[in-house]
Amino acid sequence: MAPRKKQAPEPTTTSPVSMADLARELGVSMTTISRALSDHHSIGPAMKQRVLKLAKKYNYQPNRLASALRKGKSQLIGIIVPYIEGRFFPSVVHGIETAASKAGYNVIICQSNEDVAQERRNLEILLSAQVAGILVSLSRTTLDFRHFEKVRSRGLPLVFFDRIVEGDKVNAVVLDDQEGGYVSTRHLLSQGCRRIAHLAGPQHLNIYKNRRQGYLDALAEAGIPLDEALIHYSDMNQEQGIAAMRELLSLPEPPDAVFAAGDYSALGAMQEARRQGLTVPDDIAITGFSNEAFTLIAEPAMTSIDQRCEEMGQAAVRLLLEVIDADGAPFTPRQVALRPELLVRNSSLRQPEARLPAGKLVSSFTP
Amino acid sequence: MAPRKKQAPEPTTTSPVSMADLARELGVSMTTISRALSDHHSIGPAMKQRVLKLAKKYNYQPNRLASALRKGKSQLIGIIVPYIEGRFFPSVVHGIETAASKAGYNVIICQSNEDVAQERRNLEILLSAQVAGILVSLSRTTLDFRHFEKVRSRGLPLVFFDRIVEGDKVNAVVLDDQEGGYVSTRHLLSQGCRRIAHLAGPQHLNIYKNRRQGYLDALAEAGIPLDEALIHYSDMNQEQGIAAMRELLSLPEPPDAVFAAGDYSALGAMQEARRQGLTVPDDIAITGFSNEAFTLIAEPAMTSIDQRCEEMGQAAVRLLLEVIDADGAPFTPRQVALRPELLVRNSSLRQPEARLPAGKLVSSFTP
DNA sequence: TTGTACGCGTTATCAT
DNA sequence: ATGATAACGCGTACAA
Repeated sequence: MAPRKKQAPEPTTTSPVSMADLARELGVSMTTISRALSDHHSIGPAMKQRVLKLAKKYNYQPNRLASALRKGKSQLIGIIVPYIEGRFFPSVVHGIETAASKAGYNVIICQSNEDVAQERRNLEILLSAQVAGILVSLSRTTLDFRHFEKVRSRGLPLVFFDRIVEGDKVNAVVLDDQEGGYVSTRHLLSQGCRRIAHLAGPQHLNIYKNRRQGYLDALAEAGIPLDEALIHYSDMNQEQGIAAMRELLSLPEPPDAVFAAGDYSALGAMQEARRQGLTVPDDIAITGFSNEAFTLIAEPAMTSIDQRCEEMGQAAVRLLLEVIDADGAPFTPRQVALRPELLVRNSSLRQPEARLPAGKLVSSFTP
Repeated sequence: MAPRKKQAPEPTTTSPVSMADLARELGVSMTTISRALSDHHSIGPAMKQRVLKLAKKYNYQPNRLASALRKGKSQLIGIIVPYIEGRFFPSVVHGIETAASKAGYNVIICQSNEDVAQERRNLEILLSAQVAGILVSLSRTTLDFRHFEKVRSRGLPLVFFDRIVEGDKVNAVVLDDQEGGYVSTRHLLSQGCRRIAHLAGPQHLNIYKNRRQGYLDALAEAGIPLDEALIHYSDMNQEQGIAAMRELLSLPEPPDAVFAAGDYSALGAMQEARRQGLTVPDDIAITGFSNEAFTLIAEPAMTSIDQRCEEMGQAAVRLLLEVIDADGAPFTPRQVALRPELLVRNSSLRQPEARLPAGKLVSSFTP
């Protein structure tokens, strides 16, 4: 038997009231109740009021499970992210949840922990939860994408964000990382830097590949030949930034600037440079990527790229809702690229007179 | 009609296979399928294998909606947090999701945006989604708690974390904030500070009330009379930290230390102190609360309290699962207090020889 | 405008 | 060990 107890109600707990209960009380059919509640057109205004009033009185809550089962679609959106840490993903999730709930959807969230296997499991779970659509940012270890075929074959709306499957066959929202790499590097060039190093991330991830490409574009445009020795590949954490800077500074011709594809590695690099007695930005200018909270606190404040985290979440939801609302009708996949914003701070400003006084506000965020 | 199409299958999309499909194919009843899949005892091992094999072949996914509807409980846990930003809540959510998925639950997340009305709406939504239990951290504007009575009356497991309803009638997991305030203040006293100011948050929130109480306890213990002029109340953001420090420094007898109940306000305070030419910690020692990422980057690195975010998420899930597994049996509410960890850094170390070199690692976190 | 009846996919109960 | 059947709560085609 189901756990609900009608004949033997317990004193402490109350069972939720169903449409059938309302129907019985009003002496009408469930259909009428259903219509009144869902604002159907063929329902008398008088009856509608009676139903709504009773529903309010009993604090009727529709059972979304039953509704979803009947309709074959829930009001849930599934998210798969590598993790919920740092600045980026929480902010995107924030944006997603805000936009989704505004549209009447709720959000069920899964972490892949950068593990394809878990990403696959999460996908299965979301499928079996009958979500209305799925938003995914790929795990670092996702190199083959067959598991997403199952989603496609179910006809389930799917939108990638940030870490995406490349190509025009999928819906995707990204920051224009190439543009980000490009403007960062252009900025360093404008400061008079000529030997610009690059701390690059794993190249199978679109974000790092594109940031590097933007860097290359800017160098090419400036007529500066590429020196592969100036590009250092790593997983982009702080330790690796330190190691990278150590290597770069031991080159016969050390760089006069570093464009790091991530703030943490930029921070490590900056710390190592200063530890070796160099002045940032005079001896070596540094820029990061992501606009982590600490970039404003760093000494000197670190130039970085804002990733429009919340906008990305909003845009992803908007796109997903479009696909959902198309309801199976042929939908041409779309790729959205958000414009990055270069935030110039002291770590890359060669002209002292242009620099800002230290101690600016981190943000207006109230924790 | 439901959107599933069996008689007119579309070429591009495949409908999920149900237990009925498997039953038909094997020429057995759905009951048998159900038993095989749910590892029931009365099922022949041979039959069980046949079913499992077929299920694998067709990649059968149970419809969790249907299962939940039948059983009256889903495998979903609802979370309500004020927002998903900063360091604390994302980390707790991270801990919650990790622990929950390990136990076979998924997590649906809602933000109240510090708004009671939205908190109430979220609660209704989670109820109507038939979640198995709810985890809540109260909004800042939640002063009356009647909406949680509905949850209790439904017999739905409920656990508060961090921002809780006080008392022994509820399940709750918190950091021992009072202890945090106490050890912070004791530490400042041990550094020789005697006029210790306190940047306090809204006192209707247990966390801020308790941090303040710990501060008072430590002062009383040290025989230092309370000076209300040294306690500054605000919403604890950076601007307010700046304003607070400005006020404090204009006192006839300015403080020689500040215990801030939040890192952001501590940061503002520190910046303002330095702007006015004071040296931290020599002229004024400062400690914060939360161990935000930037505390290690700040100049000087900021002493703070680690809030055990992930442990809190884990503990909340553990407690919630206990209540869920009690399955309606009388469960005596429990309150869990996590031990805070004081992280002593240069912003409060009066003896120069004890200080650490600058440029320590932020964390081993790889973004 | 309102009611009847069935089905969504799963599981619990009862019978065999 | 297996099967038949009803029920969870809601939505809709169809009849009235």
